[in-house]
Amino acid sequence: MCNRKGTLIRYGDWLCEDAGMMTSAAPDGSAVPDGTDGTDGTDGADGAVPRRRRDVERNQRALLDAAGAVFATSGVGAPVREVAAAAGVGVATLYRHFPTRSDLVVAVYRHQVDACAEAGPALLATEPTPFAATLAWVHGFVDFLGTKHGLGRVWEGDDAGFTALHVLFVERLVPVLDGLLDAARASGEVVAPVTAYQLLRAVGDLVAWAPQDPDYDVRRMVTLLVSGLRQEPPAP
Amino acid sequence: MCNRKGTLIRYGDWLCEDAGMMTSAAPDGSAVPDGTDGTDGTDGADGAVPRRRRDVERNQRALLDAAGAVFATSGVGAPVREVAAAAGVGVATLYRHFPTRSDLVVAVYRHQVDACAEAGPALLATEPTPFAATLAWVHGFVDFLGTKHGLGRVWEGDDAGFTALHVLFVERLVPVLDGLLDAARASGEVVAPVTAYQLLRAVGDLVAWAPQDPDYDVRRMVTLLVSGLRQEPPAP
DNA sequence: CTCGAAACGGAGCGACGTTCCGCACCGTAA
DNA sequence: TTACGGTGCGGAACGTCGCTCCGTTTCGAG
Repeated sequence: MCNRKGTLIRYGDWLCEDAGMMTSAAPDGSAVPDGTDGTDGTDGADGAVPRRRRDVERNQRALLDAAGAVFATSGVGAPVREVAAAAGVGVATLYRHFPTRSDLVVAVYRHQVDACAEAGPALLATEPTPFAATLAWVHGFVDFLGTKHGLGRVWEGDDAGFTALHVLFVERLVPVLDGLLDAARASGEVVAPVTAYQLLRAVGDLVAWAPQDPDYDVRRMVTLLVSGLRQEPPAP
Repeated sequence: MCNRKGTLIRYGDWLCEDAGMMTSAAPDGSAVPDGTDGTDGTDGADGAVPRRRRDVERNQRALLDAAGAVFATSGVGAPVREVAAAAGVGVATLYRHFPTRSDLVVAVYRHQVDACAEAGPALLATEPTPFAATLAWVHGFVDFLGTKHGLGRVWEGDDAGFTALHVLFVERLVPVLDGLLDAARASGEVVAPVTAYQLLRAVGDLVAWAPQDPDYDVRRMVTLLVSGLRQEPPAP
């Protein structure tokens, strides 16, 4: 928000609990592979790369755990200092692992986003119609976002929406929703000319800023939006 | 955003170009009438109140003009210092007239909101159907919000959505939209069980955070949302 | 054990919204 | 016209934010 460089930082798989190979973001924007341990099948051209330091891994894990806990209690908008303190490290360490606040959020929620993405094809198989599958998937997305109050600030980001969270959603979820929409369009249920990106963005805006007001039911508004897909848009 | 007291500040008619009577916000939340000139019909119990100082009025006007210009060029998220500098006054003067950033925004756009509100009944008379009137009115609202990029931060506010802008919208626009929706429901066009507040809030969220991305058309998404009003919501 | 590179911690930077306080100005009364 | 009292003013200052700089520590290979 302050004086960051304008480069689009590629987010990588910071947490390697599910994949050994990692890529870390260099400040100039080029993604370089981390020299992980030699157990995995990396091309051993230069096997002399030093082993990953143990404190690095420990701190990374501590940061992710702490961030998860802090975000769960204080909301996603919690200050980075708070996360760093909870992890028992300095802020510089946090920023060395996660170049941006948004990157930290992405790392914390990445596997949840993955689960959300993987639910798409499954729903297409189990739900009675493609439109029902689409609606169910969007509701799952809403439920996912709804538990993270204050996500809006991260979702919106600073300048043009080039947050890491935004990139993650576009890369991971837009294709899934696109498949659902295509199927629903093929079945004739969906007729409105709307792209998956537009719909996802709209749902995100709707949910990310929803108040915890009992008079306001986000799910209902999202349902309203998705229902609109079944109609030709009005004339103008 | 920083260390404001949690009191809900009542916004008053800061700019008296259309109404002489003014109320200013006291820090404890109680609205007290400003001692304006005795020309208007105030209860003259204490007519000895000193006349309003001329510099006060001049600065207020300068601030509003400057804020309008700055918001138009730098966006609504422009720093208060910038507005104060453009008006040629100190920040303290700005804060004396507008207790919060959000209050300044409200004061700048108040008459536009009024115009938006007044367009409601008119559209009901000119548009072919109440639903068409509703859609047209919502589109007008979108156009109004769309010109103010960066409004999201103000729209969202800090804690629970108790921004002055929020209060203004709820007090001024919700009744108007309610009338439109009632008419559209009476005509049978709108069947979805949605309140005016819910719809306005959803449209606001949709628009306030819309990117200037050419791939994303807010108007289309809002139309989608309003179109959903014509259908019974899907089962759950 | 030595040593150099990599990682660390926390002070520091710039920007933000908002408040404090000594001084200047305005309007009234003599 | 001048003196005066209080209201309004300006800008430095405060607390917080995301993020960076740099002297110091620590890891692990030789």
